[in-house]
Amino acid sequence: MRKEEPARHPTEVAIREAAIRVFAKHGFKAASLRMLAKEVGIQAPSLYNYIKSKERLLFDLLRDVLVALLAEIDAANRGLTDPVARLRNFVQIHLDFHLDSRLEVFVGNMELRNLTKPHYKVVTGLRDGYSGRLTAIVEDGVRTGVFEAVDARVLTFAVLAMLTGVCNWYRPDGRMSKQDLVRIHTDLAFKMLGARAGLEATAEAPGAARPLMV
Amino acid sequence: MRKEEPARHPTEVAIREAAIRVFAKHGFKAASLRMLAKEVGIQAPSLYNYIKSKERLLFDLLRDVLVALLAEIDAANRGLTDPVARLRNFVQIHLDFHLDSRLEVFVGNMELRNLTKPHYKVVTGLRDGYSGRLTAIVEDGVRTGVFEAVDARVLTFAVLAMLTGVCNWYRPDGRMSKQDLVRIHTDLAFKMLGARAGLEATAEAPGAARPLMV
Amino acid sequence: MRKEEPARHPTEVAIREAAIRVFAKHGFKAASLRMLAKEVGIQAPSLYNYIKSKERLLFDLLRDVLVALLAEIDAANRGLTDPVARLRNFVQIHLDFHLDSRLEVFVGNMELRNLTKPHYKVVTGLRDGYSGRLTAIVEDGVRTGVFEAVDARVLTFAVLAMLTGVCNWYRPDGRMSKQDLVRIHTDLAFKMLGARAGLEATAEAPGAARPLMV
Amino acid sequence: MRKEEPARHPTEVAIREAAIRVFAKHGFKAASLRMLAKEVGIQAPSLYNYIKSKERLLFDLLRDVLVALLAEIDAANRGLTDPVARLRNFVQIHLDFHLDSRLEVFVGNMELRNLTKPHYKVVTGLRDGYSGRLTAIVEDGVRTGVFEAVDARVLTFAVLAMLTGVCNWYRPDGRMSKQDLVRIHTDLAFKMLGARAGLEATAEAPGAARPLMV
DNA sequence: TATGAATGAGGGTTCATTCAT
DNA sequence: GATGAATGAACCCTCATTCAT
Repeated sequence: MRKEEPARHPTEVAIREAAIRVFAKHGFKAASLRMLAKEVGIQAPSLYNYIKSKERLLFDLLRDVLVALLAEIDAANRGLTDPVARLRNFVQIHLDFHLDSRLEVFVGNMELRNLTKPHYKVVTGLRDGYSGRLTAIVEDGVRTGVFEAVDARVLTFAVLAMLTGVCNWYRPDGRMSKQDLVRIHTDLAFKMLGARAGLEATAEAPGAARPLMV
Repeated sequence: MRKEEPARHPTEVAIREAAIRVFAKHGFKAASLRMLAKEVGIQAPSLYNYIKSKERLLFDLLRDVLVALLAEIDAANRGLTDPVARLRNFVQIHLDFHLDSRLEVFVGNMELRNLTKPHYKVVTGLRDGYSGRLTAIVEDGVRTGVFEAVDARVLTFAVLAMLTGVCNWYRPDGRMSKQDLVRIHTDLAFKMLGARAGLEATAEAPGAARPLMV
Repeated sequence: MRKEEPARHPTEVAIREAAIRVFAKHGFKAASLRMLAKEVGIQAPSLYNYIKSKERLLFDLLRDVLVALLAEIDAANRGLTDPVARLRNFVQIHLDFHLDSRLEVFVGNMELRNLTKPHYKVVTGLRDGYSGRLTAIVEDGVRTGVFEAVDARVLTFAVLAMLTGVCNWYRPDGRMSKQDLVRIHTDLAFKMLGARAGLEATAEAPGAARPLMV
Repeated sequence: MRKEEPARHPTEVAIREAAIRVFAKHGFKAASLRMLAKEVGIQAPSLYNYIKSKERLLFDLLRDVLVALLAEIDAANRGLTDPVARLRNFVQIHLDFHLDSRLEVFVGNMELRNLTKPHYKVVTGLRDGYSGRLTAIVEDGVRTGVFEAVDARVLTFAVLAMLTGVCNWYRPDGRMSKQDLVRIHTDLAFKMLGARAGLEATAEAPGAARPLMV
């Protein structure tokens, strides 16, 4: 849905979607392959025509979601240097992605523990790469003076935690639209960074208006 | 440890402490009572002299940690009306508590899913009560004009997510001391709320200086 | 390979050869059809174009190997009456066959248990027929006085066990050649039977010199 | 029954005895723990109060039987140097042990493949130690001239194969008694080794008459 | 209080086999 | 003839929990 993948068998797609739902609802350990299979409408052993193992399925899901997220961020900020514009894009994409893929993100945050060591390293490597994108934005902004002098790592974590936290309560049919939330949290991020510019233009910045996701 | 409890058998205390460690390390479902018992130095069936069930043990832990946290917040802010002072106390206590009890908080955030429905409601009720304390502070501040006009619920979640996120990376032997983090995040919280006062005095507020936990 | 068979599809031949290897290496129960198919270079369900079932494949292999062995013995001793010459042929053929077809023999000795009752009876019937050939030689030799008076059944088992045991340690690239082993064990067999003649001529008997297998 | 072991729980003894029967009848792979448990009269998971794993159970059985056999051989030949007496003891003990423990020996010969590598090495090490006892006897006999000049390794395998083969057909209620078989096969072994002495006294040698097993 | 023994439920996974394509 | 997909049966094993001692 979000990126061009090696054409997948419909059953595989169904399994992956069901896995996200089932893992999100019960947790990876508590979710049984029998439950997953029933959700898909097949028998449990048939899952093995599409997955190598339960853990490998989790790994594939977590890796793919991070790869897709990184690809979006990098596509949006390719060629950009202005920290303000890049931060605006980051917040927009982070929230859009996280709110559209709330279950995937939830599973990704909860189930890292259940990966094997090598898979764990891959996923945390991607995750660190992602947070590194934000850290670079913050550092550039501090260096060029558009942000206050702050600890870039601490601010990275603070902004990321704030943004990701929205997943925990956002409901698509709720009081706030996604665009409301993007606006509010872009403001908050700039405030946290003591941005000396860009705040006034938050409501509708042309750079953030173009379609960022396919 | 944190509040006056019905005098507990030493083994029960050991079980609860070990449970936090084991649940935090492996997750509630993946942690077996055998592992817990071994951590305590007894056989698994002996646990049942102190706990009613695995799920009930989890509930007790989760409820008690929230009760303790609420008690601290309420004790600190009892009689106070100034939103600025109350927010300062809230940030201080939240961070102190969360960083001192990182494992408890981690388990509390991860394992809600594994509670039975009634227990789940109790714990989320306490949790909502806790976030309600912050919402009230924000609302009071907005009403009295010391904070910008913001959406109190959204800001509550944003501040809480930011503060709680510190647990995910703070290490006691790391670069930043707890007091550093309290100062930084108090600043951030005030900035997020557009506080018109209080920012200058963040470094050392008398009300927040007394020991908050036993 | 060893006898004229109903012209077999090359894939069927490959399956039978692979089955011997796989069954010998892992045992019949532990060897899966997937493994067998991979060894052949096809997918598991394709095996069923050539075999009726896994058990039936085992039966065919076990029966065919015994039929071939019996055919060789009977061809070599057809028309012969002298127990000494017949014993010499028996030892030569038994060892040649067993050492050339070590895997087949190994499987035949190990996997009888995994045959269905009817198939089991067929194979053990052939096996008993084979040992019966040796018993007849011993009995004839005792009757005609060229062998000591011995219990023919016990000696049959003793000689067969000794001969077959060579399979367990013989290696084609080892210290002893097949012909060395034939000579040594022919000697041993004659000694066990208290043969009053024939011992001196063991080294090269014309009757045993012709090629016994195709 | 055969040696002093660390006092075992009756259920453990029952499991080990049943395992020998079930493994002998169906083969290790084909024998399920459910079958074993039913044979013992408990539920399958209860087996794990006494065994660590199915493979470990097999290992324990195979190791213990070899350790017991080695202990008997060494006890009988302790202090003896005469190759003739030692061979007589060896044949006697080997046959007594193998015929009394036919199922254990059968499992031991069939299921080596199903051990893990480390366990496999332990058991084959013990087995090689056992065959080494016979090789030493043969070598000593050849050196002192009481046996013909033979290849000690080949003769070791030949004698062992012959002796062990008796397990395949001996029935306690059959035509031949164990003592008959010991006499016959002692004769055969001496003949195979071209023994220049000792043959006449086979029937009842004092050295072999004393009780060899507990 | 502590535990050895037991168990029903269920875990992930492999298997031989079938069948439509 | 070949195979992708599917499946019922069964595998070994772990689990939380009970209970007599």
